[in-house]
Amino acid sequence: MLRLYNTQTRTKEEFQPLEEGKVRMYVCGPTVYDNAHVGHAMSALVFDIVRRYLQYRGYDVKFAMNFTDVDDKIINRASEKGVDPFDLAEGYIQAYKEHLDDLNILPATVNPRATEPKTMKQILAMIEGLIEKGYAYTVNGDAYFRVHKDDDYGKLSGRNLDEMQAGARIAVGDIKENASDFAIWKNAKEGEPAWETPWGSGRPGWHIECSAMCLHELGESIDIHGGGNDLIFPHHENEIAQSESFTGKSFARYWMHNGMLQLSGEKMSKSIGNLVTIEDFLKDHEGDVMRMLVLNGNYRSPLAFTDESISAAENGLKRLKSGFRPATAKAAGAETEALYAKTASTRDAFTEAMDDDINTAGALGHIFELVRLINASRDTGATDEQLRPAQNTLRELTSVLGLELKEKEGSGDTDKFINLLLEVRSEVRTQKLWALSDLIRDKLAALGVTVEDSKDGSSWRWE
RNA sequence: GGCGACGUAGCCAAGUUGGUAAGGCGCGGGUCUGCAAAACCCUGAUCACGGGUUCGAGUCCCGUCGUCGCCUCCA
Repeated sequence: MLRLYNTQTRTKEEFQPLEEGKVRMYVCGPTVYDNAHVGHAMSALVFDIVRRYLQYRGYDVKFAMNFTDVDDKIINRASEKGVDPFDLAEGYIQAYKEHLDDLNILPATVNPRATEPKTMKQILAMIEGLIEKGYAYTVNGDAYFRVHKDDDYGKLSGRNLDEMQAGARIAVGDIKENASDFAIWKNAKEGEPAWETPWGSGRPGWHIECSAMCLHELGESIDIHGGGNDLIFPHHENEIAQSESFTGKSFARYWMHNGMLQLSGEKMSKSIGNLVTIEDFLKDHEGDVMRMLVLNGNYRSPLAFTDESISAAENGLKRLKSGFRPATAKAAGAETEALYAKTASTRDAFTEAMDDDINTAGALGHIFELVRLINASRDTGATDEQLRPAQNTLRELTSVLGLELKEKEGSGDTDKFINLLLEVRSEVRTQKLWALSDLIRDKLAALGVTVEDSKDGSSWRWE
């Protein structure tokens, strides 16, 4: 039985989709005005893992992740750079998609964008509907959501309007009826991207587009709505307010939020400036490293992003990969009862951990135990045939987590020459010419080839 | 100031309905080896602090201290 932590109730709840066997999930994607950083990667990875696990559990998952491709920041950035805002957004969208692919994140079922005609049509329909019902009003070409009209406003973030009023910085001379009201449509200035409406030309507010895309792609009520926990308020609160006021139905059943990535003890963010872009990270590390970092923690908790945690993730990956190595040269067979028992119990333990609100750290712990037993079995002489069932399970479970665990490969014919060199080297070794033997090993290491010697012969692999 | 989350070995961390603490990284020792590496084995915490409930609490309650997030754009 899968249980998920629901931000709205602050408890783990049994997962029960609206429609048997099907899951509709929506995750808030980035506003594309700059390079994405590893904090974005964390969020994308978390929900990729959730999605993969749901699929592993047999659900047919429809997964929507949007791109916010029109907003103030995009417009400002484009004007700074002297480029067209649509071109700017398009460039970052393509880069983001490539990053997701490099991180082995499954493509979303659909990637709606705010500026698409179908989205814009939905947005306008929503705003008009909200105005009709008295939940929204227009002023000077803007449209605002009337927060006080929504009785249960604040139910997700656990705030109430009175408390917020007390500490709120109320802008002087604001044209809004109330400081808490938020824009669902913004009047466009000269030269800004704009769409025509009965109350003037302009662009959608940030919150309304997500509501509209979610409604259009997945329907009035969805199963899971996700995003970073920095979106809980006001973004998701406002999404709920608009959507439920418009449809009169419950918007999302389960709200899932990932914790923030921490760099030097603080949330990684553009405004603080303490960020590492996904592009930079992937220059030095394979995608699995970032995923490993995420898997080793709890998705709801802050994640430490440090040199030490990164290298721990890298070494942990090596360890997982070690489980896939073939039997030793003179494997003669070994006792496998314990290994097979462990293989079966690992799958159960994995599922149990993941069922408990996607406890990846716990699941990973069980996988590591299986790896150790596989390696121990190999050391005592298990053959490839004997190792295979356990290795297959290892592959299956790590795949559910989205880990690729690829061995590096040489290019073209290099392997042939390396084998030749190692043949010569083994001849050198029988003559006990250790200095020459070690020289070859060192030089190969410098080229990325790790040579390991044992009494049964030498083996090598790309590192 | 308000709301929320968290505080487990050097680091990252797991811990079902309370019954004497997974796993990974690192450190140290060992087996193997000409050496190295890999793999395997051994080695470490009474769970921020102070109270309380209980036969028994990391696991429930209260308080204190600390860290982080949100309250403005933000994955």
